[in-house]
Amino acid sequence: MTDLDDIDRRLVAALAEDAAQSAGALGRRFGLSQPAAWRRIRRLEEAGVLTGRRVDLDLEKLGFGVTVFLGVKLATKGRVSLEDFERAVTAIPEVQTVQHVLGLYDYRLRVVARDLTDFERVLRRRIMTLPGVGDFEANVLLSEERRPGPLG
Amino acid sequence: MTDLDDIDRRLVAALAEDAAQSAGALGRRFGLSQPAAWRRIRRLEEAGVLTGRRVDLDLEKLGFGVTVFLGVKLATKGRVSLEDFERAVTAIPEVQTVQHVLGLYDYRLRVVARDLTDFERVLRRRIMTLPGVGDFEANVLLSEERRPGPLG
DNA sequence: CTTGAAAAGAACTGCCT
DNA sequence: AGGCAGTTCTTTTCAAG
Repeated sequence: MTDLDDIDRRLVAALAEDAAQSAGALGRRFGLSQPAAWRRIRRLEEAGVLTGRRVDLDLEKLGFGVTVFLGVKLATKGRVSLEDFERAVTAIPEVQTVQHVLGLYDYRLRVVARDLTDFERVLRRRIMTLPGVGDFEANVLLSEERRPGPLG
Repeated sequence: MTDLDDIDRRLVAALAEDAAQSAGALGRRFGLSQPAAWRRIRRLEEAGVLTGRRVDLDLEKLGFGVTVFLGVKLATKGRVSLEDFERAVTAIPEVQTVQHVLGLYDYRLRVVARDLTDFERVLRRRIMTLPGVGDFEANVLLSEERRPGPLG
């Protein structure tokens, strides 16, 4: 864990909420000049605390109306199985996120599709043919709310 | 779904990868002038396709070494139960994401904690005391990989 | 749609406390 | 570490084709 003071934490929380804020505006909010705020943000990037900037998308407006979470249990475990599975699953374009987890399932996948018909195609032709897949379980996303988290 | 051409889709994909790219640089990549690329990005924001800009954080470097996914099944369902649960769960600072889903569970939560001891505290004092919680299931995150998705 | 220009603002640098 | 002043770059708006 990196050594951060209170202002650093507040900068991180503010940028996690909205990364379009300028260093000058953030500086005014937290009692810093524009270069001081900018240098702190730069240090946070160099320290690897801030790892990149992304845009949030409305997937429905892009034609992807269905998001499904899949819990996947591998039939055969072991180093080779994990690597084979990960290599194959990351090649599926509809898979947005691959999470290696501990618990009832071995992997959690976030899968997007145009509609349920399209999702069935992905499931049958892509997911179920993955190497080493045993049991799996699906949850269809109805709505999602992101919260500031324990920083803000 | 909004009406987007091929260049719009490529701009969205590029910004989803790295939102720190300037309109001029994106324009050069896709054969547009700087103002043309800038206007397209602005239209995508106004159309609600791009909904905001966020920074990616290294939660470990911020002192949150544990991420757990919780599948929660409600004991009593109905409009009031859902609203009560959602109101209570969004008040827990450690809960980063609340997903209402269809399937074996009713909700999926992304929870962050400093360590497993801290997670146990959140689980026992915050999650298990939520109104209407029935069964639940936990997956501890080991590693996570995000992919460009079906746009890129 | 494009180019070119101009103004505003944000990012970045060097120097000083 | 912070602030000030100045420079460079991007963003933003405009005129015109």
